[in-house]
Amino acid sequence: MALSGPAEKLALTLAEGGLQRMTARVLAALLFTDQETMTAGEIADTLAISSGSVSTAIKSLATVGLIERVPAPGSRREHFRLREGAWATLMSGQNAMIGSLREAAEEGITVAGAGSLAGARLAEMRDFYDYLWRELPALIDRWRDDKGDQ
Amino acid sequence: MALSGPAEKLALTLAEGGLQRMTARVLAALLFTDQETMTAGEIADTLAISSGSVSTAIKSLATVGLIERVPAPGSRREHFRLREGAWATLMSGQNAMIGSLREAAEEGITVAGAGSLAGARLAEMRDFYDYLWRELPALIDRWRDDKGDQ
DNA sequence: TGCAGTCTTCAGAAATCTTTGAAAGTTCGA
DNA sequence: TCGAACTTTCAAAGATTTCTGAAGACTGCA
Repeated sequence: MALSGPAEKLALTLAEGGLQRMTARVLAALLFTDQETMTAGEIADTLAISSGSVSTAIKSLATVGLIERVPAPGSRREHFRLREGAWATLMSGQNAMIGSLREAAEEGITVAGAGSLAGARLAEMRDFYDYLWRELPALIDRWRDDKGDQ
Repeated sequence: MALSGPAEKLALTLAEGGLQRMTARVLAALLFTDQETMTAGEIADTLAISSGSVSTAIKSLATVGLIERVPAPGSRREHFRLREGAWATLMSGQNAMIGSLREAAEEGITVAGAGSLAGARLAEMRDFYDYLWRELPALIDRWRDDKGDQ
């Protein structure tokens, strides 16, 4: 009932990537289960963590669109599953940070002056993140399209 | 002598992106200075942090290739500066994580079995990160090339 | 309306991560 | 080889983050 070694390892890697540890473990549980969906109680049992932690993790995963609640007729408990396209969603979240860095560089140029040494460094930074900001979403869209073609 | 508001803000954003806080501040100091290079002592003064913290931050920034030591004739102190292409380097670091996730998914498929529900989910994950693993470096190379053309 | 089952919230405990400061180490010039 | 000027290391203090557990809220049913 506990998570397998590879599942825990995957959770750890996701945690390095920025997710909270318990959030990452909940995601791993939903990824590795052989059921269609899991209830909060099942997740808590599998991971041996408190229901409070599960609740918090589910809330944050649902907010960013990685998992979804599944209507469960005949049960009062809520069922959850990994969402279609979750990984692309996770990557899009990274894109927000790229936008922040681009903006931070832009503000820096204003303060430092475009002609200064600092301004030149910041301009290089801004240009790079500007490029990613434009190209990364396009890259992800292309994956979605290719997948649709199959 | 302290960092400007935008500089601290940029440091904070970098910290969210995974850098330690002091490491991010050191990077911001080197980005915003109007000198060609800074010494460890200057960085410590600017940020009002201990020399130990500066040493640790410099070590980690140099290890991942974001900054470089600059030979300083006539001085025993070491000088540092942001490296050319630092931002592309930082992004390439992210790529390592994509590789880890791809590999974690692959291992998961082996354990769960390719035909299982879990195996199908893991295959979707693996395919996505495999795609990024191939395309992201190409995207970054394209930026390097375009920049060279100017 | 009352109840049983489930979920959420949140204060405090526990664990983890950061930073410091001082001692030890290194390097260069004489 | 010695000493001065820096740099690095690392144990411990301090700060921050994370998790739990229990109280309270919600939901659907009778």
